[in-house]
Amino acid sequence: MKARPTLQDVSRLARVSTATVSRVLNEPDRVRSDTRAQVEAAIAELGYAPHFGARALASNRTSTIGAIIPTMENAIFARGIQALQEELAGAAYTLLVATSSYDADREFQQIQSLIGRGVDGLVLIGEDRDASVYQMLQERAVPFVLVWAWRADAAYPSIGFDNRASAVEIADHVLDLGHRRVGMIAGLTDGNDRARLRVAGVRDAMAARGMLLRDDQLIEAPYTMADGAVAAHQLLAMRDRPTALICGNDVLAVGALAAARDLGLSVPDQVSVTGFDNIELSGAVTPALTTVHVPHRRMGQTAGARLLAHCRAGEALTGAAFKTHIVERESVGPPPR
Amino acid sequence: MKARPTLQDVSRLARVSTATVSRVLNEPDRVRSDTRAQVEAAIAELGYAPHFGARALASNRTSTIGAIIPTMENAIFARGIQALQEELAGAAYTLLVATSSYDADREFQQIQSLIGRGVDGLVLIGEDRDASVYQMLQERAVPFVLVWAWRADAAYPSIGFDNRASAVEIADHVLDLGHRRVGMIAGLTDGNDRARLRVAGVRDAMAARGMLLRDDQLIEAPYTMADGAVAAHQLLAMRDRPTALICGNDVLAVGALAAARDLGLSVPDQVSVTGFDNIELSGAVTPALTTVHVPHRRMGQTAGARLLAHCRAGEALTGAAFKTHIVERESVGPPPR
DNA sequence: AGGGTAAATGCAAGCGCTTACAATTGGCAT
DNA sequence: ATGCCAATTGTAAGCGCTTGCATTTACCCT
Repeated sequence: MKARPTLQDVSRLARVSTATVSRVLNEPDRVRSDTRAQVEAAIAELGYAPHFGARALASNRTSTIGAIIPTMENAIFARGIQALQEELAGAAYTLLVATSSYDADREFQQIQSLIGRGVDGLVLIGEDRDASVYQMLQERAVPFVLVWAWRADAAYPSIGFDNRASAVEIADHVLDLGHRRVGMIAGLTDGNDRARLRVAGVRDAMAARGMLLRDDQLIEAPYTMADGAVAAHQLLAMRDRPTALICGNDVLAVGALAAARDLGLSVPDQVSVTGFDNIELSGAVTPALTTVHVPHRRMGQTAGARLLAHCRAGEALTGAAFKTHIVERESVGPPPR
Repeated sequence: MKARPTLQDVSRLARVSTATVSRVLNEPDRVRSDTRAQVEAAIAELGYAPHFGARALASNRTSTIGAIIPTMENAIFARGIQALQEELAGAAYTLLVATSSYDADREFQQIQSLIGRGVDGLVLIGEDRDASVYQMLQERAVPFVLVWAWRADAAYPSIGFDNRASAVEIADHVLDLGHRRVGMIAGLTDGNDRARLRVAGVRDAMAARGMLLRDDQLIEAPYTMADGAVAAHQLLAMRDRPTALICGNDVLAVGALAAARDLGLSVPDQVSVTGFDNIELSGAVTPALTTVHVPHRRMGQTAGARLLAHCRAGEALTGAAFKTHIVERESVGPPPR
């Protein structure tokens, strides 16, 4: 077990000062090419790799961006994270991904942990979080952007789309077809603005037609197919069975599809089902899911680009609004009869 | 912009030495409870969080385990990673996840980067990698385990299952039903032992029956549904059309399902399709996929447990073999006629 | 050759934390 | 009270790297 070589070992081998070695690593053109070659040879011979912690400590920067997503269990955030990572990699920045399991406390811990790790910036999902969190972020002067959220009057740089407006759109789509009895399976809205605003959007669309989403027509469910199926069962067992199920996300919608199949109900003939997010899964199920496409990759990429511009060029962090659009597939049709 | 509070700030506020603060953070019972309370109050008041790099530098450990997976784009590794993370969290260890995009060089970079970050251990997927990588790992004395792989004569601690044997099993399942014309859609086998061994297993099963997998009956495809669909189209267009498509993983299998639907072929009546991995998706598609269930969570959990035992108790790293089993769903039936 | 300037390199002071070791304190038996 | 031991707490030396400043070197002009 050889000890890990240090900058000093390298400097000794190359017969230069540690400062020079450090320069070779960080600003190569500030050292003469023959010294540089010498140093590089020593580095190679020793298999030297800088100690990240020491560097972070000394320089107070890490070339690292942190992102905290609710979960990795399903593909919701995967594409966006991938795009973010690609964007950062292009600038030799590293992405640290942590998960909160949709838990506010856990998210806070992870934020702390990432700050402790010295991230130069943070990407957070959505905007619902305790004011104290934002306060801490600002006191610590940690640059951050919010993704998957956007409002005209957002208090923080948000890169995303208008969840509420998009929900109105998909609800309109359903309502325009003539559906009058609808049920909604929403994600857990507590501390989750995406879920909350999507419900609000559906309510808006219904209200615009003088309709109302009754309490028993709305079920909140955790983020799994099984929970979506349970909720759908419950909704579809009602005396005035809904002719359309509007789901807060694709995973729940796929669960709803399964429930309909269990009950022998044909989709979309007897009941229509809509999703939200357009994850890969949605196109693979039968019937393929009509859903709202959200700009996964563009959000990730833009978040990365903005953060980089801020960290390297000092540009102010600003938000960005993207559009969503409905992807019409096979799970929606006019109401029966 | 307040500067980040340091241990010293806390010690000052609490009127104790920095050593004491450090102790309440690391070995709470070594400090008297009233001093501890005092320090904790100061920590809370300042919103202090330790500087990770400084700690790593001073203590030479990070309580961090790194994992490098090929991709986050699909759910293949998600469950295992989640389980790993949970296991580690229980011991106050942090998981750093990096992705290699199925690229050996990129994986090597990521290993370097994680080592530079001072991870106490590493979790790697599969065993196919350059000897120099293993050599480096050993020179640096970085503890690591391999998951998703297992062989009786494995050179390194492997926690997984026998891909080849499992492939034999699923192939037998298909062959036992009477299929004689089979096609295989494999993942890219280059540098990917899982994909390679699964092909080998299918060949074994066929050989045991005096059959042979012809070159034109085997197509390798990248890890996407679309690629699976393309490959399936090609296979199903052959004059002696296969009656069964054995796929190297579920994503490809779902693509194959879509291709069959495109071609108006009923699954499993006209063509059977099998998957491998049993990701959540497999149960949601229609027809539901018959596939090989692999112990995602147990692998992740065990990998974490072994690494922890090694880091904390010095236990030697050993491998573990798990069993897979076939999940019979709806995509496999006897050959037509 | 001498002088001046810019480029290249070295010096050394930390960055925030852990930890061996030293100093102090408290409790208890004598 | 006195003495002793164990429990607490403090002191201070780094951990490996970056970086402002000082020093040396190289090069060009006169």
